[in-house]
Amino acid sequence: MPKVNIDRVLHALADPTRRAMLDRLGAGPLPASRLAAPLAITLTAVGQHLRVLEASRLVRTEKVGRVRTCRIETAGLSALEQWIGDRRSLWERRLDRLGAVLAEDDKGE
Amino acid sequence: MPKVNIDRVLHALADPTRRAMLDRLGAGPLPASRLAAPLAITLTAVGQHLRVLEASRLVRTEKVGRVRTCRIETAGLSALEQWIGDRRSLWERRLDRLGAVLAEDDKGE
DNA sequence: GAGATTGTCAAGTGAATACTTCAGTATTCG
DNA sequence: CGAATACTGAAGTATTCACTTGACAATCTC
Repeated sequence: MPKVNIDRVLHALADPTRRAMLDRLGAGPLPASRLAAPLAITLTAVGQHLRVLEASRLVRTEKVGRVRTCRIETAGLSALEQWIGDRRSLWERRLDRLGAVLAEDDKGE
Repeated sequence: MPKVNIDRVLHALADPTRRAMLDRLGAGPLPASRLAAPLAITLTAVGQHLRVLEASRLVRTEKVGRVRTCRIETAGLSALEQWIGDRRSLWERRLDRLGAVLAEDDKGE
């Protein structure tokens, strides 16, 4: 599987319209046109958003005949989850050490 | 604790310079000037990034005398983690149901 | 107090971004 | 076939965004 670029994922998720599209797809796959319908937006714009979402592996899309069906892909969010996890564990380890030092200080008091 | 806005968090994290600042702070608190030093960027720009990071509760900052000390705050990332978790569980529940339906089809075959 | 350090404010610039419209191209349907 | 549907591409626009410069303010150090 091709690697996921964290920069792309975060940039993709930073836009509220794209997040709305994701949430909509969360209920199940949809053709691009139906994805566009409730958003006050042209189909062209949706197509542009879709390219961004696909590049970040947050959605997968497949064209059959004249209709492009869009569905959630988990790779993007998983990559983000891991990115967060990496940082969180690092920081918490540091805070733990800090806590230990403070406790040691107390003992020495 | 004041609520964290997911839109702000994602927007803040979407910028590579801000992520670099975060990673740098992961090793421990720093004054703004030292945060600016290794980045090819003015102190003014760092100040602007800091406001964004603070608004999204990814860092906390405190000014003592003439130096502003910056440190990681966990609230922002936690909010994001929860946002992801919400979606993930929703989608997976849907995929589970889909799996069940397919299994049922197999049985009926 | 003089001079250096550290940060802040206001205003400006260039690039990126989310849109649009208009003009196509395939595909399905009567 | 011809008309409607579903999308795609190119080009333009308006806003946002990261960043800069330059002037100022507060604090520390000698």
